[in-house]
This record gives sequence, C-alpha cells and structure tokens, in this order.
Amino acid sequence: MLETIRTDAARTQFAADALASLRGEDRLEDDRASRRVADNLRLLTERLAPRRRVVHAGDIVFAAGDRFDTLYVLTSGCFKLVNLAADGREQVVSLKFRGDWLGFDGIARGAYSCDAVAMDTGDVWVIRYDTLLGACFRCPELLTVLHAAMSREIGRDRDSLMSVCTLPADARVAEFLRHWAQSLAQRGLRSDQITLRMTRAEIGNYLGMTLETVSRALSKLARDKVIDFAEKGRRDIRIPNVQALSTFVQRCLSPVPTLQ
Amino acid sequence: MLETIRTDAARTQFAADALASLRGEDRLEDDRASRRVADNLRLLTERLAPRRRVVHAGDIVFAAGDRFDTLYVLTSGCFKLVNLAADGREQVVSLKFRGDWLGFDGIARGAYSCDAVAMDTGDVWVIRYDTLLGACFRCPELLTVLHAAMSREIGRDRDSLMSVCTLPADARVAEFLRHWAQSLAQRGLRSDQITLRMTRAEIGNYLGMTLETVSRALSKLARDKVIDFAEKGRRDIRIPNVQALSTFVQRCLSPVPTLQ
DNA sequence: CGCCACTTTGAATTAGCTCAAATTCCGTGG
DNA sequence: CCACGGAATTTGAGCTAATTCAAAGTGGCG
Repeated sequence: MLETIRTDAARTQFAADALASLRGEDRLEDDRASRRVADNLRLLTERLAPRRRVVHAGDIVFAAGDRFDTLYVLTSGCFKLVNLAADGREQVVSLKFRGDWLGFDGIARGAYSCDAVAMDTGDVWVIRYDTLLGACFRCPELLTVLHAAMSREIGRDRDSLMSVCTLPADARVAEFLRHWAQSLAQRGLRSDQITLRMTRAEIGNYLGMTLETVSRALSKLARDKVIDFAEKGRRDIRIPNVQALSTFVQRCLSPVPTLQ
Repeated sequence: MLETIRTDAARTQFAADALASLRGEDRLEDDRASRRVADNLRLLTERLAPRRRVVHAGDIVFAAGDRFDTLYVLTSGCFKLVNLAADGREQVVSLKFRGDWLGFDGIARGAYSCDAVAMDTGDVWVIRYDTLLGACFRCPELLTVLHAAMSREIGRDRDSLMSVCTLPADARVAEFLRHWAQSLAQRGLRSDQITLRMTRAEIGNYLGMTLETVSRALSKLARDKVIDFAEKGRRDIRIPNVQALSTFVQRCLSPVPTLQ
C-alpha cells in the first residue's frame, strides 16, 4: 500500500516494542514516565516557583483567540482542549493530565487557537512565557524539559490522527480508554478504574463519531468483558486488564472471524 | 452540543477572521507568512551555516525508530511524514513544505517516531540538535524561531484532526487541496496550479478514506468547476479560485439542498 | 509498442449515522 | 425521605455515506 522502504533496524525496533508491550514490560515504562513527570514538576517549582491556580470542572483557563503570553502546567485534574473553526465547528483535539503543558499552540500566532477547559477539580501552574525563556537561559535543563513536552505533544497528536484514520469505531473507543488508562499509569495514578469526565457526546466528538456509536461501543466492550461498568452510573469504568483493550483493538483490525 | 462558554472577545476575533478570509484579505496574510519563512531561513544560514543535503522523490531522511540527534529544515521540495504503529499500520500524518522543520517528534523519545519521505526533488538543511541548542544561547532569536515552528506544527496537526473528525469525505479532499494551495501561497510559490506528489492511495490514507473515495471527490470537484485537471495527467490540478474550495467545504457542511 | 501502476467509474455491501423511544441518573425542592 | 424533571444514556430500526469488489480506462516509461 504505502511503499515506504524501512530500515531493518527500525522494523526490528518496532517488533521488539510490540513484543515488550504484549508482555507486562510496559509497567516498567509507566514507572519511568511517572518518575519523569515528578522530576519535571520538581524542576519547575525550584526554578520558577510558579503561581498556582485552582480550577473546577468547566473552568476555562484560556480561550481560542485570547492573546498568548502564558503557558500552564497541569498538576492535577484533567483538561480538554477544544479547537474552534472559523465556521463554528468545535472539536476536542486533546486531553491533558498531570504534568502536561497547556498553551503551546499560542506561541506561533501570539494567540491561543483552542479553549482549555477543566473537566475536573485540579490545579495548574501559571508560567509566563517570557519568564520561562529567561529561566531557560539560566538553566538549560528547563529548555530540555520544555522541548520534550512540545515534542511529546506533537507525537501524541499524530497518534490521535492515526487512530481516527485507521481504526473502526469500536477499536477507536477501546484505544481511547487504553490511552486514558495508560496516561494515569504513567503518572503513578491507579489505572484499573477510570472516571470519564466527558459525556458520550464529547467522547464522540473527540473520536470522530456520534454519541450513539460511543455508547454502543462501550456496551460491546462490556459485553466482551473487556471493561466493566462500576455499580453506580456509567461514567466509572473498570479496566481489569489494560492489555485486553489492546487485544480488542487488534481483533477489530484483523478480519479473523472469531467464530462465536 | 459541546457547551464551552466562550468570551465575546474570542467570538468576535473568529468572526473577523472568517470575514477577512471571505474577502481577499488572506493574500496579505500569505505575503506576511512568505516573508517570515524567508527571514527564518536567512537567520538559520547566518547563525548555523547548516550542511545542505539534496534529496529525490522517495528518499528517506530519517525513519521511525532511528536514533534522534538531528533536525532538518526543508528549503525546497515537499515531504510526507509517515507514522508507523506497532502492529504495522502506516499513516501519513503530515505534509511539509519549504521552511518547515522535520524531526521534532524525535526530541522527547530520543528516536524519531515517523518516516520522513521526500515526495519530490528538493533539499534540506541538516541541523544537529545539540548544535542548535548551543546556538540558541548565543542568539535568543533562534529559540523564538524554533518554538514558533514547533507551535505551528502542533496547531496544524490539530487542524488535521478536526478536518478528519468533522468534515465529510468530499469536503476533506477540498480542504486538503485548499491547505496545499495555501501552503504554497504562504511560501511565495504559485498556488493556482499544484502538482500532487501523492497517489490517490496516499491522499486517502492521509485523509482517512479510500483511494476510490478520493478519486470520486476529485471528479466531483472538477464537475462543479471548483478545480480543473491540467490537459495531461491527473496529478496536476488547477485551482482557478482558492476561495471556491472554502465555499465548497461550507456547502458540504450546511445541509442546504442546492437545488440542481 | 506494450507493460504496469495508477486512476476512474459502477454496483453491491456495510459501518456508522439519524431518528425515535425508553430508561437511568442526579440534582432540586417539597 | 421521596417525588419530580431535565439531561445523559441506551437500544432499536431504517437510511446513507463511504467502503469493497470488480472492470475498464489512462499514462508513463523502458
């Protein structure tokens, strides 16, 4: 199909990754990520002593079109970033958790290009961009951290695009849950149970499908015992085994009739 | 639907943008962008005197999994970035033109996460990341340019996601052409005629649809006189009026029966 | 000239959407 | 504490946009 010649080295690397993830080895990876998040936050407090701002569900930290001069670092809670098109279309383009930065999109244009909306109680650190740049000159490590954060965001956005473009609806929902759980695990939070802070409509918007399709996909995942709804309400989702979500995604991709 | 309360300021800003683009005012914006690209490239030569590398269609400048230590700046030609999933899925996630940087995705992981494939003869400047950082300390303006480039990439990736999630197939193809034409215009290149350096399959992969759907969409655009196929071959597409593409997109969105 | 990859177009199929109705959840006020 | 009402969710049924499968058609290039 796409004929990209690839080095053997790369292929081998990816095969290894796939294998590692099929075993339980990504636990180690999660722990490393968790330590990295903590270290980065520590560096930021030490070097910048940023002002702390508490947010509640629904709060908008910045909105599309606002003049940019500040970056934010999320230290607890979770955020959605909502893109706004000139014609009024709205699109959830990203979800953010502890340790993530908010506002990178504003640097180039001098104005933010999305809304940052808190989905939960939490807090963010307020970091003026010019202050940050100043600090970077005194402490190069800060610059490394900043660039790594931007780079990770670029990589993550592309993974989102890939999910939307290459996965059928059911798999997309499974992948969404897997990513959410992994995000929690990589921050040292419990990931066997997640509380979706979004309605089906929001999830659907983020994943490029309707709310009904999201609901059906979740029902199917529950029927297949890949997830479990907590006793009360359907916003709490138990994920007994994250690996099962990956397997489910793969099963959606391979046209193997599972004969049942 | 998504209930994001928005400031009046932001709404007004966006309305103004929409209006400006409906008139011919984005010509000015293109010129400004074009000057910015040229200025940035000049700064890079002056400060870094980077090694120049000529590439030809099909050349892979870096591949997913390769160790990261170098960024590239494209000065002519065009590139596609192809993401590779562990399970083998491939996805064109980004297109790059003169002035764009390649390789940001590698900073965080220490390895690139996509293939950078030349789609045309062109050349790139080779910039070692550590060298660049060093230069940034001597010349803060370089850092500004670097961050702006990363920020723009984040914004662009989100726009892609929004297109895929919110537009029907025909509109997505129109938007794709519009963006390509705009990218050329913003680099001072002629944009009334573009030579697609991608097969229908690649375009479809990038836009999340099949090659047949791409072909049908292009045929429809030609039937509606929004585009024109150059006499020979169907890779050269004349765009008599870029605005017509935007209008086409909007028409796809509004369920207005165009009565014909 | 003739092959091969790419493209177009048609026809049948289907994944996901729309519309509709029933159900559950949860905050509010009696 | 319970009743009530609105919002969110689930589920079904029919429909449609886009896919799949298939068959020509076209162009570039050795």
